[in-house]
Amino acid sequence: MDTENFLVDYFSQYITLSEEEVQLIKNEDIIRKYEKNDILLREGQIAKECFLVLKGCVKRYYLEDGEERIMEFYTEYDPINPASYVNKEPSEYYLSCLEPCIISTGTEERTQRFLQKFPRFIPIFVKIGDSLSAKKQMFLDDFKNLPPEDRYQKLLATRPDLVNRVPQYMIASYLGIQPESLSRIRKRIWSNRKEP
Amino acid sequence: MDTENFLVDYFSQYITLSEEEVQLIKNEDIIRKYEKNDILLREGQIAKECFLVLKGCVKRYYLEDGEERIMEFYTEYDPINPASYVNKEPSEYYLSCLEPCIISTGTEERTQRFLQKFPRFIPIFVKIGDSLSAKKQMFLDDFKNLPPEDRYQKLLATRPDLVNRVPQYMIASYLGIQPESLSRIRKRIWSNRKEP
DNA sequence: ATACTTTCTTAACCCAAGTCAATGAATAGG
DNA sequence: CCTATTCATTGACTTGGGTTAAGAAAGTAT
Repeated sequence: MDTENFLVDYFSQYITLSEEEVQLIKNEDIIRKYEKNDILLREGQIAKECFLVLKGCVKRYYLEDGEERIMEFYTEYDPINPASYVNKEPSEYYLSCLEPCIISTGTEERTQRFLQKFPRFIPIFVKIGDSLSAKKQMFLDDFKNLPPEDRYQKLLATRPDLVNRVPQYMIASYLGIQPESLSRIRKRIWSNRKEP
Repeated sequence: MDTENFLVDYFSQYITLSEEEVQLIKNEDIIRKYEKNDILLREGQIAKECFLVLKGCVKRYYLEDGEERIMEFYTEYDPINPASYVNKEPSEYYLSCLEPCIISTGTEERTQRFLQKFPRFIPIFVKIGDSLSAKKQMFLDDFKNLPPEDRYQKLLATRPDLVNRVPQYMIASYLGIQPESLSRIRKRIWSNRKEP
């Protein structure tokens, strides 16, 4: 199985790896496979691991009156850094697999050991963290300023894959609207495409 | 002038300070006064300082077609950690004073020097950062799940002071609605209070 | 005080999203 | 293969926010 190469590919996006580094990553890394609907983290649990999605799709959500409120979708090469993992506090969210997934899990000590050995990776880790927080901020900005239809259009433009692999009612929840509304929005967009 | 004591008060919330620490904070700290409408940070600038509001009110906003989109209000004892300060990248936002302000400004080297001398403050800094990020997340959750009226009700409940010191049209922008709508919401709330 | 600016409110109209209910389409399980 | 469930669409209706425009109220300056 060559699932180990996913992680090497991931880091290669940012940096050129030496042979030694490749070997260490292959040895150190723990890669697990999950079934659809497997739960990575439950509300109330304290996360002992962070994740990197190598293949598949994960949703982060919480329950309100038994309803799932979806906060985020993670797909290929998206890192997942649960607040619970960072703070050592009970998680406010669930993480569960929407598809069969291949996921690399990180622990604190392993990361620390890794960064100690290859300090040149530190700025990359920082950069990844920064860009995550910037993305969150942008999402909030859009949410405040764009009406539901524009939010959907933006999602279509920026993450077109999501719309094809995720059920619409989850997309609706993610966009903060009802499934019926999303259905009508799609219809509206479709008819405007034909005769402008 | 005893403005120096603001900062001592701030840390005392979290930890009991020794006399030496109090002295150091008083010596090290730079406290500045600002006029209403003074700008702490402009879009495009790289922030060289972070802030702690000791007195007054600061807004964070950006411009869209010349319109202010308000993202956050900072008041007494709110720390301001601009993304631009953390990442050394041009700021996406403005920071400006809504009132005459007394603000403590922090620089990287000063913070580092301070934490080196008093490492027991490190967990406090981390905790403050965590709680900031948690607050942001909660705000987004509410924004997605609550209609404008409920958002305003929640603001009334959690930050009642804001509504009294900040112009309504800014509150409206912060809540992602038009000033006219906020006006109607207030009217609606008012009349429901009278005859239930 | 007066004039001027800024801020807040009201009204009228439109339209998009929420809600409830029914029907179709797609999927999963046996 | 058929059935049962889940998911998506559509319709009728209500509601609440956006928009435009006007005017009232509050704050500033002269």
